[in-house]
Parts: sequence; structure tokens; C-alpha cells
Amino acid sequence: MELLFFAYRDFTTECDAILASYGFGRAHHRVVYFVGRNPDISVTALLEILRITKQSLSRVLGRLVREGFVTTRQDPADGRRRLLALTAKGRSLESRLSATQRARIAKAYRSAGGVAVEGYREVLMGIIDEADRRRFHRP
Amino acid sequence: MELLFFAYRDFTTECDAILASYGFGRAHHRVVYFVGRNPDISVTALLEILRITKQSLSRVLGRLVREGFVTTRQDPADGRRRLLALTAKGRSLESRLSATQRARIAKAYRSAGGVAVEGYREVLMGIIDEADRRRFHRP
DNA sequence: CCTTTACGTCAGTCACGTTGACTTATATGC
DNA sequence: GCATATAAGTCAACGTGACTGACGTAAAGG
Repeated sequence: MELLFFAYRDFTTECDAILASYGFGRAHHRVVYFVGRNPDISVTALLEILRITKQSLSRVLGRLVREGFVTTRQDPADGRRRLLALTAKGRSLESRLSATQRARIAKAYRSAGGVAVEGYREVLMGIIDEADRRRFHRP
Repeated sequence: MELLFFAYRDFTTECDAILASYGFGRAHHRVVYFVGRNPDISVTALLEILRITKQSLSRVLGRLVREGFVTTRQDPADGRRRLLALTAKGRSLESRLSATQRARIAKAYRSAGGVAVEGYREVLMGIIDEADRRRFHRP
């Protein structure tokens, strides 16, 4: 429990500094991250991932759209849906944020070795709710 | 990065429900947890673990003391220090909260096996800031 | 005795989550 | 074709838990 607490805390603090320079918070990071990972994701699908309310998301997402980090377009297949995607500016922010986290994980992976990483992923997967594990069984 | 996000989210959501029934939030949980783990910890030491400001802690800690979950007493060796400890009520809350998390981790450990757990701990340790790792080298 | 440390507190601010209610546009089933 | 359901956006009000800056008090220590 303590391991997870410290790991998650240290995992996020570097990003917080970058985000602060944009006037953003962690909520903006999460949106940029998951939109980057799931291009053309719908608003509802994003809400299900983040498990927050529409109102909470709209404040954060609205600003990201207004400031040109995220685009929305109507789904050609279902006009009610708005598909979200990152702009070049959004991708640039996303990779800047991810870079620090990736570096931290890469360093931990290198020093621990492949077998340890296997185990690490297996245990984390076990901690995650069954329903959410499907997300990781994609090609 | 996604693994950590989902694991940490699912790891905390069960506790949030219990905490809500007391009108508490995650901040209260963290205080109860670390005071439980470190009986007779001083306020400053707790602040260093949590990495929050004195003002933030004081609101949370003050309420826990007023409602009888935590006691403060003057350090006999240094009268400036207040030593924090859980009351029986506090220990009961702590173990109620920890039980759900322990169960989740135990389940993940069991299904992953000992080798995986070794790797898991090694990688998480690598993600944690060097300075904080010392915390885990206690007897 | 003076400085430092530990703790507490007042005042103001901000990010980010909540609930509830309502509107608009589009899909879809009968 | 109309009624219902779904997707999205929005208004209003609120709570928690962070933050900064400033100040006060008690105890320790050179």
C-alpha cells in the first residue's frame, strides 16, 4: 500500500510542474492522455474511462478545445457523437508530459530487468478491476 | 502509465465509499494510515511524508483529533513536538480501510505468484524517488 | 538572550470533483 | 411518423483538499 502511494505520488509530481506552467491541472493531463491514446473517442467513452461526471469533464475539455489542444468533430456514423482528437499542439503537450513519466518508468524497468517487469505488470493487472482489464487486451 | 492509473484508481475507490460514510476524504485516510504505521510520529515528519502544507494538514488532522480518531501528546524529550497516535477508534477505522486494500493486493499477489511479486516490488521501488526509498529499508 | 524550530491559525484563492435540472440534436423502435 | 432513448452541452450551487502569505506562541539551544 505504501509502495503504491509513493510510486503514484512521485510518478505524477514532475508532470504537475509542467501542467502548472500552462495553468492546467491533473484533470487536463488525463484528458490529453486518453484522447491521445484513443483518437476519435466519444465524450461518453471518455467519461467512462475517467469515471467523472459530464460537468467535471466539460469544464476541462471545454478549455482544452477553446485553447486548441483538442478538436471535436461530428461522428459521420452517428451525428449525436462528438469525436475527440488531439491537435498538433495537443500532441506536443501530451508527449512533453509523457516523456517525463516514460523516462521514469524506463529507468525503473532497466534497473529491475525483464522478469521483474513481467511480474510488475501481472500484479498491477491483478489490482485493476476485472472490467477494466479488457482495455489492455487490444492489439 | 495506463496500468498505474487504473490500478491506483481502483485501489482507492472502495475506500472512498467507506470514508464518505464518515464524511471523510482521502486526506483523512492518508493521515490515519501513516499515523497508524508510525505511532508517535511528529507533525513535521507527517508533513514530510504527505508533502502537503501545514495548513492543509491542520484542517484534516484537527478534525480527526476532535472526533477522537487521533491523539496528540507532548513529546517528553522535546516539548515543542506533538506526538500523534491512533486511538482505538482510529485503529478500527484504519483497519477497516486497510482491509479492503489488503484484500485486493492479496488477491493480486496470489494469482500472480511469488516471482511476479518480487518483480512488482522491484519496479515500483524504481519508480519511487531515491530519497523516499530509504523509508522501506526499516527492520 | 536571541535565534531557530515546532506547531497552530487566520484569510484568501484555486482546481476539481459533486448533484440536480434543463436544452438541443440525433437515432431508433414501434 | 411519432415517441422514446441517447449524446452532448449548459446553468447553478456546493464541498474538499490543495495552495500562498502572514502572524503568534511555546520550547529548545547556542
